[in-house]
Amino acid sequence: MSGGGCSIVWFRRDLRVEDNPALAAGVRAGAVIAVFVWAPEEEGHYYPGRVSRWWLKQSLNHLDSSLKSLGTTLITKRSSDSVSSLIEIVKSTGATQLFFNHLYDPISLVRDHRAKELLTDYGISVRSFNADLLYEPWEVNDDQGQPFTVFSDFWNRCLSMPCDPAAPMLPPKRIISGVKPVARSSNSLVLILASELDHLNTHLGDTSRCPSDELVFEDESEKGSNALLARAWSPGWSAGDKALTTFINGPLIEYSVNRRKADSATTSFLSPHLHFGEVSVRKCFHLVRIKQVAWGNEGNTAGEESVNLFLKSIGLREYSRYMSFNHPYSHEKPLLGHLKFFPWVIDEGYFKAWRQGRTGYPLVDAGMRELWATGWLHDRIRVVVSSFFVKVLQLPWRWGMKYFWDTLLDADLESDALGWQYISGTLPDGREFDRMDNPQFEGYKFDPNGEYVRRWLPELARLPTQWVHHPWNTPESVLQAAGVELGSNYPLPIVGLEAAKARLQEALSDMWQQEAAWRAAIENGTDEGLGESMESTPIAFPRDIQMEIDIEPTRNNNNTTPIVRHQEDQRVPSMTSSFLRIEEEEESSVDLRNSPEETRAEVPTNMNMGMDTRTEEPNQGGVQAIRAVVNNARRFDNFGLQLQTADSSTAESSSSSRERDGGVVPVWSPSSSFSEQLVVEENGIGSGSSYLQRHPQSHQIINWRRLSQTG
DNA sequence: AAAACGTTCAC
DNA sequence: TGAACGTTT
Repeated sequence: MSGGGCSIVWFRRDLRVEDNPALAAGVRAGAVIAVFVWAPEEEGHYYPGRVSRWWLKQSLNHLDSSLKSLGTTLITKRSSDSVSSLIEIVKSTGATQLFFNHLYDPISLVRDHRAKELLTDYGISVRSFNADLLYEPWEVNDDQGQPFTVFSDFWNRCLSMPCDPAAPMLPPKRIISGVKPVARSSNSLVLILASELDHLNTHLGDTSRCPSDELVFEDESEKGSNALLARAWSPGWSAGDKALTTFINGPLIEYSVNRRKADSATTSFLSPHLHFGEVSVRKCFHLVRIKQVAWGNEGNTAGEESVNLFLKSIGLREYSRYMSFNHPYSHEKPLLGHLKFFPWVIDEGYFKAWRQGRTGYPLVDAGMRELWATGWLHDRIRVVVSSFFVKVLQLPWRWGMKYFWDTLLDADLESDALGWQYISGTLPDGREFDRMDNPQFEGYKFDPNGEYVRRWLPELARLPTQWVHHPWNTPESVLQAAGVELGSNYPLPIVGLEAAKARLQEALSDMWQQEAAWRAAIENGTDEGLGESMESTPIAFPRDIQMEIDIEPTRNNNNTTPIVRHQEDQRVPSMTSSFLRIEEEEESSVDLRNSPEETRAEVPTNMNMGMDTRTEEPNQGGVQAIRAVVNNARRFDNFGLQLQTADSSTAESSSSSRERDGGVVPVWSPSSSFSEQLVVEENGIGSGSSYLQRHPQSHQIINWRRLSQTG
C-alpha cells in the first residue's frame, strides 16, 4: 500500500469492473473509494437525452451492486463542477490518490486536465489510463509522425501497429473499501461490517462525511416512456458482456451478409454498452480476433470478411475519438472549412417533419419513427435519414446531430460528430456533398420487402411492395385499395428530389462564391468585416420544440413559404429540457478572434507540424481542445459557475508528460496567454518559428482530398 | 494472360 | 462519382 492513504477511483464512461485500468490501479494501491460524479451541466448543449440518462441510471445501479459484491460501494455525487466535488471528497475522506480513465471529447480533455492540475497541487497523486481505445490518439501517426486525415489510413495503421492492443485485465477479486459503509437504515449487518473494516484499516476514511447524493436521471413525465426501454435493453457491464459473447458466437459470422437489412437483429447492439464503457473495446477486439484466426484457418472467408467489417466499425469508433482529440471542434464545426459558407435552409417545418417521420419518403419516415419510439436505429438507416436531412432538406447538420444526441440510446458525441461530418461531406474522405442518395432506391436496397416500412408506418401497411417505397407515384386505385390518402393519411414528399438537386447545385455554387470571396478578403487582409459578420449572426433556434409526434396530419405539404437560408453554420438547437439555457452569444463566439490564425480552426492544419512524435507529444489538436474548452468555460461563466480557465479569453497551453504504465500521456494545461510556440519549444523543436509561419496554407482552404493523395 | 467490361459500395 | 473487385472475352 502506498502511503497508507486510500485512493479515489473516478468512474465516468468506464462503468465496468473488468479491464478497468483505473480501478485496477486503485485496488493495487490499497483501499478504494469508487466515485461517480453527475455534472451534466458541464456538457453544455450536450445534456444527455432521456434514453441515454435512463441507460446511465441502470448502468450505475449495476456497477454499484458489482462493487458491493467486491467489498465496496459506489459513491455518487450531484455536482455542477466535477473537479470541486473530487476535491471535497478528498477533503472528507483523506484520500491521497486519484485514478481515472481517459476521455477524448473536448470538454473532458480540459476538465480532466484541470482535475489533474488542481488535485496534484493539493498533494494528491493523480494517474490516468487508457480504457476506451485500442490505442491512444497520440500513439497513431503516419510515417512523418503526423496524425492521419483519412480513416482508411488510420485504421490500416492501427491494425499493423508494432504492439497489439493491451490484453484485457481481469476484474479485481476483492476491493478494500476506502469508505465505511453507512447504515442508511438501521441494519446491524452493515454496522458489523463497518467495525470489521475499522479493525483492518485504521486509516480508513469515513463515509458519514462523504455521503452519496441521490442522483435523479428522469422526471415524472419520462418514467412511462422509460419503462418500455427495459423490455428491450439491459444496461450494465455484465449484460454488455453477455451481449458481446452472444454476438461473437452468433450473428458475427453473418455480419457482412446481413448488414444491408434495415431491421435485422444482426448488429452487435453493443454501441450503448461501449458508449458507457461497460464493455471493453480491447476485450471485444481480442475476442473477435480469436474468431477471425479460427475462421481463417477453416478457410471461412465470409466469416473473415464479417470480422473485418465489424472491426472496421470498432475502428470508426476509435477514429471518432482520434478526430475529437485532434480536432476538438469537430462536433460543432465542419472540418472542411468551405462548408461554413453553405447556405443552410432554415425551416423549422422541415425539421419538424423529419423528426416526426412525415417527410413523405417511407424509408426516411420509418427510420425516424423507429428512432423516436425506441431510441435505436440501424446504422444504415442512420446514414439514410441524416443524408436526407443534409442533402434533400439541406437543414443544418448540427440540428440533426443534436436530435440524434437527444434521442439515441447510444448517443455518443464523438461518433455522431464523425458520422454527421461524413454525411455532410465535410471530411476529406467523406462522400461528396453534391451526391444525393435516393430514398426510394435505398428503400429497395435495405428493405426490399417493405417490412421495415410497414412496421413503422402502419398507414402504408397495405401498400404492395412494388409501391411501398414511392407512394407518391402510386396509381390512385392502388392507393385507395390500400387505404392510403396522400396528403392526409400519409404526406406527399415535402421536397421533390429533382427540386432538391437543383437547389443543392445552387446552394453549392453559392457556397463556393462565398468561400472565394472570403479567401480573397483574407488575402487583402480585410477579412475582419466578413468574418465578424459571419460569426455574429447566429440563427435563432426554436426554443421549445415539441418532440411528441402530434397526430394531426401535415397538410401543408405544398410549402409556399419562401426558403430561408442563412450563411452560417448553425447554432445547436437546444431541445432538451436542460435547465442550462444557452444564450445567444456563446455559440457563435467560437472565438477565433483573438489570434489571427484562429480563422482556420476548422481546417486541420496540424498535418505538418514538425515535431518529434517519439516523445508522444500531443499535436495541435490538444491546443484546439484548450480553445474549445476556454469557450466552454466562458459558457459556464454565463451561469455563474466557476472554471479557472474561464478568466482569459486567450489561453496558453503548455504540455508536460506523465508516466502511464511505462508510456507517456500528454497533459494539457491552459494558462495565461496563448502561445503555440511554447508547445513546440517545450519539445525542443523548431524554436523561434511560429506555428503560423510553418503553415502558410493555414489561411487557405485546403483541398484535403488532394492533400491526402499527395501525402 | 491481359485487357476490357460490369458490379458494388463507399465512414 | 470512382476505386476496387470480379467476370468476361
